[in-house]
Amino acid sequence: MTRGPDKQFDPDEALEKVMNLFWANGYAATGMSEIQAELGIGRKSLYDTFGCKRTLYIKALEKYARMASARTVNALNRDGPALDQVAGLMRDYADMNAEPGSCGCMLGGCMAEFGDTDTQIAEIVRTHLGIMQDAFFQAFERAKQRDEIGLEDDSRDMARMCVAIIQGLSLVGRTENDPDVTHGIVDATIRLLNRA
Amino acid sequence: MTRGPDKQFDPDEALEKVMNLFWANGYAATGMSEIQAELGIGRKSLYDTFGCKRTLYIKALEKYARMASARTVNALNRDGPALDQVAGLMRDYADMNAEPGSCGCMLGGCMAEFGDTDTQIAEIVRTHLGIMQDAFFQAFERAKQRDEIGLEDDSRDMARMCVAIIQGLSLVGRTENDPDVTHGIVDATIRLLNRA
DNA sequence: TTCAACTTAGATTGATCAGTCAATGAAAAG
DNA sequence: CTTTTCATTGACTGATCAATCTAAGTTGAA
Repeated sequence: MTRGPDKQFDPDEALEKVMNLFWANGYAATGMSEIQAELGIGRKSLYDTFGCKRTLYIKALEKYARMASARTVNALNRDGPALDQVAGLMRDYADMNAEPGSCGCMLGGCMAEFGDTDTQIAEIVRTHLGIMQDAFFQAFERAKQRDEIGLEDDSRDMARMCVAIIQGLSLVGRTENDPDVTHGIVDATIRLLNRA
Repeated sequence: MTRGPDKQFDPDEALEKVMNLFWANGYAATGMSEIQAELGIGRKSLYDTFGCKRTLYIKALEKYARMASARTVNALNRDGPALDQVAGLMRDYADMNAEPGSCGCMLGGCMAEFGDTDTQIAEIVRTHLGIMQDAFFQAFERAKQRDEIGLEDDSRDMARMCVAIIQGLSLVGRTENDPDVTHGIVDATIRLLNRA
């Protein structure tokens, strides 16, 4: 049914490269020419495939957000000690964001750059932050059932706190490349959670 | 000794307006023309007074950072229950960042936009995050002396955690304008700290 | 072959960017 | 009054921005 030649590049591979550029440099500081050079394709192919800069950013953001929220859900929704899973996930974040050249969380960068000014973008961020928060919430509910923690703390608020801590350490780790900082943040958090 | 007419505008007032623009929109998304329009002065006056865009941003960032770190120090370095001071400061942050139109913490925005790519800017951020962290550290040390908390937790790591939580809630509050979110983050934190 | 559908590369457009350059105006020193 | 010094204005520069347009190439169906 389709006629004409196939694309000479893989749109999904290309989108991943675009994602990495926006992730590292943000929306405003990433130029379409830079993206074009990175992909090594023509200007028109770029626009025909992905639309304007904003829709391209949204596609890249959604790709990142799906990946990030899926990782959180997979790390937290398992059988076994729930609090250990929380600790493990947070230590992974501490490791990742301590590496020099790490560029934090793209959702965090997006919140910093757009806030709630773009309703569509804000909705994507809220959705995926919500998925992460729910994963933490269910982990804490499971921890209560397993008598890992007491019943007196609000699982929802603790989940909100964990999301904030992850965002905070991703942000701070971007400028402070000291592993002691990111791991210190997580160590303190885990110690307190183990006492809940 | 000086000759010629005085400036027709107050540079410090002007710098505060510039700070608010960079705070709200970030570095890349704020144009010199926008700044000029906000200040209502000529182009050359703008450049003669503040230099190029980057040095203007640095001056605005330093102004913000001095204000922010001073507030933290003033809120935490007092006599009386140390943990209550920590709680009070965090609740203030929760209030501020829940308001619609709030634009988070400029230091956070700066970290998100620059990371450690600009050494001078990164150094300013590290310095003032360090001042805040030290204020928390001393508050926790005081809390130990006053038997508000046990001695087994590391004050430095708890201080790092508090800075991360403030940055995280400022960031999340920028997109999620729900007071339940920012206050939930702080409530969970305070509950856990009171059990330390 | 023929042609329609599609992709490609690269020039180009108008807008906007940071930053500069005369030209003028105003106040203080001599 | 004259001169010096500084501040002011607004036009201007070259570069870069996102986005479009033109023209050529490629494939598969008819």
